[in-house]
Amino acid sequence: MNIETDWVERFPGLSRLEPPIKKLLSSRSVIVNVPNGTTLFGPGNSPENMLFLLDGTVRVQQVSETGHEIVLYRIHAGQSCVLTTACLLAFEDYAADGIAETTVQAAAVPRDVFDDLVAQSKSFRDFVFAAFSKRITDLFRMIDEVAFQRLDVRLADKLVSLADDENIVKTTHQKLSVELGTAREVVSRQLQEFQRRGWIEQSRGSVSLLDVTQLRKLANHNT
Amino acid sequence: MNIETDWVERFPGLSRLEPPIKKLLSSRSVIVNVPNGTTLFGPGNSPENMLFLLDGTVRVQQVSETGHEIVLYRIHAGQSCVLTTACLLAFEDYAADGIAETTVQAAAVPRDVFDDLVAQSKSFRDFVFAAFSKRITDLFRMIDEVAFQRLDVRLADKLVSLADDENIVKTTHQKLSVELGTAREVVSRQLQEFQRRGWIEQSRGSVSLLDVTQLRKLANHNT
DNA sequence: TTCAAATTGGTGACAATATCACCGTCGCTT
DNA sequence: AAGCGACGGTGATATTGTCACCAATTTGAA
Repeated sequence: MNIETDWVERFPGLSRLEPPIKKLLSSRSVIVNVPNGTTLFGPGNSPENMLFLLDGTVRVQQVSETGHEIVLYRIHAGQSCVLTTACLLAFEDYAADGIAETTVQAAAVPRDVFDDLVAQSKSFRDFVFAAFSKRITDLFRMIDEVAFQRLDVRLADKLVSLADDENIVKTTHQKLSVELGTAREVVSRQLQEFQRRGWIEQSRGSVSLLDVTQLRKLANHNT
Repeated sequence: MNIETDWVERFPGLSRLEPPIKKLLSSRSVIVNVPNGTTLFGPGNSPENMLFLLDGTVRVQQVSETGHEIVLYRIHAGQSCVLTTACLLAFEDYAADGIAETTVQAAAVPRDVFDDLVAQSKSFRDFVFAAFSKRITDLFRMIDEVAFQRLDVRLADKLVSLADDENIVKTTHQKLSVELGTAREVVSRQLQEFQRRGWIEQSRGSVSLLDVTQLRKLANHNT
């Protein structure tokens, strides 16, 4: 078996679909591989297909008229671009950019096939609406955090969630500020405070977490 | 003809549906009337039906663990609770409250009927996904505004959009602060500044807009 | 009716965050 | 080796949020 024909089986949420539906999905989809940094969709550039991410992550972010940027969410392996798809089906311009953060492997399903699937399969509808629901709940949480959560809490949370196996976050202050929708200077100062407390150690382009417990404690203070 | 049977014809976006679909909608829906202030759905209280608003408005807002509140969006006559519906279909708890801001008349469609409609009608699918798309685009815009827009700009915008025919906004400082996700004191001080400039006049429980042009100019500064 | 309680709005002090205008260092390219 | 751009640091100031109060008005119950 190769990936072209069996990806549906291995995709969480799709493996329970009716056999003919699975067949339709795998026969009408195309596996694509895109390099790190590719813009998969963006304003004035609505995607032709619905993507099911097989490997890698896609970062979805927004640029406002003021030039400020903010990361909205990420699509990980095993998830699909449902929000993208909604806008795709509604012929609306998508307001956000989707950028491959790694090399990305995905199954691309054309819009008419997506529409057929929604029409024909109750399981597929459930999958689509569940994915919607999850994203929307996340967006609500995000609005709450941006509006009401203190920055130290949000930064601690980001650091923990972006850390790799060795508790190192390979990113710049600038990029962290985009994650949180704030200014670089604010991130720099807050990181200095964390460093003063001995929770982290900084070097150019990376932050290493020395005391994940304390960071997590701050982050979960009101989670 | 009464409202029970012809609401579908008068509902924007639904009147172009295939006749049998319209019939299904009107025969399987129930017209409900709820008084002002009713909570239509909320956390741990997911709605049984999808609502099509025939008259009135529903305010959707969120309460965070910190006790802060923020208004997410409104559903007006001629619109439907699609986001609610997504969560309804996905069996997830809805994270936000929906509160009738006026007496509300709506057509309630049970979830299994909704599912049938999505399966059977391409037009209905287009309607649903278009509504999704619109809401999501609005949520993205909201995140941008909460994160990056100055408060005076946002307040001016809110005042203009909440004003009635006589350019009066009947609300309290407290409620305005919930609209913007900020604190009452901040709204009070900003309103004082607008009053100092002669743009508004305040009285207990209402704000009257004296110079809508100036307010709009401030609000649209970067719209 | 009368009084207590809740709602509404005002204020000052202070903390947190954003903005602006810089600066030096580092790494890369030419 | 020089120059350039990315990265991070800093101080000054503006904006927004928080806290602790206060007085005036309205509501509602005894």
